[in-house]
Amino acid sequence: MYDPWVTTAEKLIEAAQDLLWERGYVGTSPKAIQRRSGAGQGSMYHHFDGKPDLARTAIRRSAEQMRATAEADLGGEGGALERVRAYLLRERSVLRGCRLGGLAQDPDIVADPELRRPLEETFDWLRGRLAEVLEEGRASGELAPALDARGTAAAIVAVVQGGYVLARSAADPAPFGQAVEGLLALLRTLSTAPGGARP
Amino acid sequence: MYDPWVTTAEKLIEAAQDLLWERGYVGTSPKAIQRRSGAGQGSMYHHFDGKPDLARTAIRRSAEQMRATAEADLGGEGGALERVRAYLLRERSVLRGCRLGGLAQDPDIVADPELRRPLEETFDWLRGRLAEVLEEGRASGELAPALDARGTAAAIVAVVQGGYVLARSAADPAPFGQAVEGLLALLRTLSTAPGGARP
DNA sequence: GTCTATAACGGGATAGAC
DNA sequence: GTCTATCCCGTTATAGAC
Repeated sequence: MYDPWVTTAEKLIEAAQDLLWERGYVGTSPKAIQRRSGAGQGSMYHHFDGKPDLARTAIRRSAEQMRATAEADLGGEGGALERVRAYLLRERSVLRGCRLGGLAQDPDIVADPELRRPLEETFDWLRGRLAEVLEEGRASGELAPALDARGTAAAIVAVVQGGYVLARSAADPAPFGQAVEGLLALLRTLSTAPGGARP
Repeated sequence: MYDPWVTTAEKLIEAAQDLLWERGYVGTSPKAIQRRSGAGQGSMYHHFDGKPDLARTAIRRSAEQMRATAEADLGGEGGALERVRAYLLRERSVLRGCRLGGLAQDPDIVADPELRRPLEETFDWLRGRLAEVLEEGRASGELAPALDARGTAAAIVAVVQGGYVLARSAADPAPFGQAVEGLLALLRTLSTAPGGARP
């Protein structure tokens, strides 16, 4: 378990990532980050300028990880609908919510461009990547010619983010699954394949 | 502007509603509520047991208002798709987010059943009400027979909640509109009417 | 009902020793 | 690089006067 290559700065970043996920930005104190990382007061202020600086680093890190996870599904094998399906049905810790999306609720995040930008960039990328996949499906004849790739992509990302909200409100992952199933049923109507014609 | 019928308790509740919307639960202090309402320290603790008690009252109030607003669109005139469309395209202060959905991110809200329950009940009601409307459309022949009313309803609510997340992340209402348009395009494929057959 | 005073505590950061 | 001490401020309340 002990890894000498995990530096103090690294431990601080990871602790900050976890706490930002669990408690948001306002709800995360420097003291709590120090406790969880095992680093002392002085260490934190040696490696980072303060709470916003450490948070910025942690959020950028989470954004990178989120892109990599999404790309693993969206860049995989299979048709467009199959990859979108893989993305939507991936195992998630639904009740924890989205590491990035949850921060969008925090006014201090939205107010500081340095903290907000990673969210904006990641969701822009995700919508763009989904639109690419859908567009590929349209070009190959798998999906209906009249498909609105960018709008559909935005709806897909929104269903995931909204699904988290519904699940946390209910303290139950079920509404997330129901929203995703409802979306998948709608997406099947875009398919030109025999079974997917209409509901 | 001065209304003698707006009691101190009422002013406290309204100030709490506003602040919970803007800053969330952790981000809202009793002192800030007192400042905004114009009530003193003593008044607040005379009318309410403390922050959780006042927040509970404020959240219940917001939940009532949210239901009434939704019902105004969903219980209106016209076909099923027309009413869903009215609900989705209603004017919203997108960048402020949802008064209730935003609170679902707060760990202290989710941890306290008294604070979380109004969220759960309201979203349950909303999904149920949308499912009813869609079911009516299916029964009347307006919508496709194979429609999954409950799943579709969950997806609709999720797109709205997720749309808020995307818009706040971008500090721009546009992604909300894009997600809604994408969803509406998908919903049109459910229509049995001439123009709505397929994308 | 409303006011002011007070208190215990945590947040966020700085200072300087080691 | 890391540690402890210290600081100022805001949070969340309680107490008691008016």
